[in-house]
Amino acid sequence: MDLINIYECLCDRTRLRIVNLLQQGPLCVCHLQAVLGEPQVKVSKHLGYLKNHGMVSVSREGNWRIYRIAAKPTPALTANLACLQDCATENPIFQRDLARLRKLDLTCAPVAAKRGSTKRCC
Amino acid sequence: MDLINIYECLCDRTRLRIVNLLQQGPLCVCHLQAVLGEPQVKVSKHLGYLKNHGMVSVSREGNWRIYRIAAKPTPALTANLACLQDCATENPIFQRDLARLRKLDLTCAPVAAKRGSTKRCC
DNA sequence: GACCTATATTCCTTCGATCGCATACAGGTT
DNA sequence: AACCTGTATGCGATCGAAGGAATATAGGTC
Repeated sequence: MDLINIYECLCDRTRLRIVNLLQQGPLCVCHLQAVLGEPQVKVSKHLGYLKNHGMVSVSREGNWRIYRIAAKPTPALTANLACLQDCATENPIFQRDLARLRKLDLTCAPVAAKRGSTKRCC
Repeated sequence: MDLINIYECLCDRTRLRIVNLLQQGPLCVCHLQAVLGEPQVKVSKHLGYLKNHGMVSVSREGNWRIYRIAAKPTPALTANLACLQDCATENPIFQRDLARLRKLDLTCAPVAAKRGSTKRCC
């Protein structure tokens, strides 16, 4: 990922919130949806955008897609993600999102998937 | 300047190159034009964009407008500009721009304006 | 196989960003 | 005042991005 690509990924509010959340670790789409409070189609499209531009990757876990920050970030990406994480501590929206994330029942996917047996995720 | 604003300013190649150049110090429009090799209207508009979004400020020096990075950057801006400068060292386009900048006759504006007497800038 | 859940995709609309041309404007020079 | 230089702005065209509704897909459960 080169610089322009990175900034293009981060210049949308929804994507920025997604990346902020993914910095805490992998998440399935419905958890992101729940935290963001945005419609499924919107979240899915922005995740697709981030994936196509190399900022995140996906894996499958039964019915869920687990998104995470790209495994081999370029130096520029590493630097910018670190910078973002720094800046996020001062940002009320980001902090609210992180608080919501903590309140979610994370025994859901992908953890629950490993246990089998959960019918519904979110 | 909040994060989104910063990323919006930086997500265009021309603006990114401008900001990279301005990190070296104030510059007049025609110098930017010369280094970037872009039409006047394009440079001027992107400078206007950066100004309206609070990333740069302008001053007048005779016939020239001198642009510089905003005087009182927010913490987020400071962090991102530092990050950008780091990343710029690995970027061939940025390095080429900086090389071109060094080759310019900087006895022009605003230096020349202080001396008076120069008819043409670029 | 019928149905549910999680997610992606298609189609369409809307909106904003970028660009170039032409022109305006402001200060300096003659 | 006429003219030049440096820079901004208005207008119109184009292009892509974002959003939503509806639909498709794929795996799981009964």
